[in-house]
Amino acid sequence: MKSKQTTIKDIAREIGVSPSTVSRALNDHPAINSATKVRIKAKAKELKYEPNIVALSLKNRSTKTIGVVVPELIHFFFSSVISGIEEVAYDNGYTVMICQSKESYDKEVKDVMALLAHRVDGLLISQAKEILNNEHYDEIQRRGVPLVFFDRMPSGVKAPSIIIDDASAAKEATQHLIDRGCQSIMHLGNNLEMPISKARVDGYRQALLDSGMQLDEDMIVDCPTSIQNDSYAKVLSLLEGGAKFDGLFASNDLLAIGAIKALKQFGLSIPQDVAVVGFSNWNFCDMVDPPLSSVNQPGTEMGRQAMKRLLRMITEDEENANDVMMLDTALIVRKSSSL
Amino acid sequence: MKSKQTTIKDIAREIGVSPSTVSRALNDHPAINSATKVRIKAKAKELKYEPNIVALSLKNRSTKTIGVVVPELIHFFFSSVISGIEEVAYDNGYTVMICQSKESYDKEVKDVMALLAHRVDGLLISQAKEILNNEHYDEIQRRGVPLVFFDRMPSGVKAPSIIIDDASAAKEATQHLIDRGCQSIMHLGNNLEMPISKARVDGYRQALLDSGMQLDEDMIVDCPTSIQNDSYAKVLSLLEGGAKFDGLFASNDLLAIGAIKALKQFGLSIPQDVAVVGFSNWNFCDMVDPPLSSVNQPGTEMGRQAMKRLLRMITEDEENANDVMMLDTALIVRKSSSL
DNA sequence: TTGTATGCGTTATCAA
DNA sequence: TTGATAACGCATACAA
Repeated sequence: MKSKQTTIKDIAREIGVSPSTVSRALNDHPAINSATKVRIKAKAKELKYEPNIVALSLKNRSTKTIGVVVPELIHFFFSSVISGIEEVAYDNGYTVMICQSKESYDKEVKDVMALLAHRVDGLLISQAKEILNNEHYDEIQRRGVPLVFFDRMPSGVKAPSIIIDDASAAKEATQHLIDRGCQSIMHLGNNLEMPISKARVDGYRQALLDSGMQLDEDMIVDCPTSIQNDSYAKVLSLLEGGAKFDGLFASNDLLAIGAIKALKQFGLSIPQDVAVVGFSNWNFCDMVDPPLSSVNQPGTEMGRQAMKRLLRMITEDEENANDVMMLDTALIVRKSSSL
Repeated sequence: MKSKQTTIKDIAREIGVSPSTVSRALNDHPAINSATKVRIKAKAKELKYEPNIVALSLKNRSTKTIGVVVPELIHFFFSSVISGIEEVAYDNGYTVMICQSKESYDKEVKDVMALLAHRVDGLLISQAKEILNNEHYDEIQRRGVPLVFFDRMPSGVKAPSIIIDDASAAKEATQHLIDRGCQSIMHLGNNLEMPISKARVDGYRQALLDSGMQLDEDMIVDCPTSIQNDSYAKVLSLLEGGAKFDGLFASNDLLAIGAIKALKQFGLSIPQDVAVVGFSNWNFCDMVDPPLSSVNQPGTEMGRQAMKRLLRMITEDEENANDVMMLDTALIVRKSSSL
């Protein structure tokens, strides 16, 4: 089956030279007769020769492949990140192997081990929600494989990361609601165990404090599943329980949309009665009704930067560092929070 | 850097046996002393040995890797397909290498060649919108690499495909509008050059014919970019030009959403004045206002079936076939087309 | 300028 | 039961 792939030997045999001569010709080695070089190249093209990357990888001890582990591919944000990663990777002669942890710790470990077995030259990871320990990250580093985290980084691992400033982005979003005149702002968190969720809560808190507003812990609601049904149910029951608020900052867009559904159903109008802001700026934000204000995360740029940082580690063979690059977010204001 | 990866030789040296003995122990070869086997396995675990898949691939002439080329990862449908592919691949000991053609012919060719250079054991492809020729597909087959298409298949290539019945799905959607009482139905196509788009137009036509309705070619509008802005602009200008219709079937959800925006802006209400149905059942269909009726494409299942079909080709080493598996779609009726 | 030998990590074959 | 050898495809140090 696989026998139809042309090798360097096939060319050598046809032309009547040794395989090493062919190798030299194909790689434009200086020490080679230009006439034979031309003949060899012509024959290579004729036979549609393509170097066997597997053999090259073995020889060079480098696969020119990097491994990526994301929580979920269907999330618009993560697919954007991947586009950025691929862009830079391809430009530098690397290919990308993508795995989805599906937010599971076990899957993440399995993915990492598989990527390691494939001898990827580096790893780009965004941590799953389910966090048990950091042993697999340690193992990556023990093997001397470069590692960079993006968006969701663990604590206690000495590796570079590219993230956004979740706290300040959340603060900006909350401040926007305050500026708009909101007196009582609810926050819908997603899985408050996660570092990035905590950071967003902190930002929310800080904005309230800075404006001298009351901080009511009951106004911070966790929706662990991140599905809009979750926030829909929670918000509806809160409203039915008599909760009053005129602003809502959700730590992701799906939660915001679930909440909007509940608010509408309860007879409230948006943004007049309640102004709403989401997080991530998913592609559907301007399709929903009303269009949803949201914090834009620069996914593609994050992917580019993460890949660039990884390349530096690979090529410069540098010591483990743990620098953190924070990318700018931008609050995109739409009708859900402005008239 | 890469030197920290344990090899079979390291274990051999530490234990004082030959590499072949280690290999046998690790692979549970029958001809081996069980005592040394235990010692070797213990040492392997201690040293966190992991077989070098690159070396194995070279030896076995099989990478246990399959290549996937999709038009765009950010499309909900394609990410679903990939989940299905990965699921079956992993269960069978394969890993997956994903490329995005970004709808470009050149990129698709580059991706295919890169995957081929990586010596993937098989290829799963969904064709880009931009179609120039089939040479790269021929090259795949010339090399004896198994190939299966999914969703978007080319014509004239002898390879199996897993698709949906676009014509009958489109017919069902159109019929639904007719049943609902629509007298004049517009169709928004996406890039009518594409086979699947043509099939959807055919289905639309067939439904009208079967119901004895008038077929007005002006009611078939191409929106090549598939972006909602495109359909928004087109529909708005049609309305302003005096076009009348009370039903709209769009060949993808984005187009439907753009159209809805135009309709609303023109003061029409949905579904009272115009009933709308989309295609693909993106995750945002129940988030928009009104929730969008749409044809559900079984993405994950398509991925599973495509991967299964490919596995059969790989393991059974069968002749090139060109069987087509059609997966069932289901029209999901929401408020945009029902009261 | 070209050919030969060697090794990357692994396993199958043959010999011991 | 174990070890030595060769081979997968390629690049390179060395010899010619």
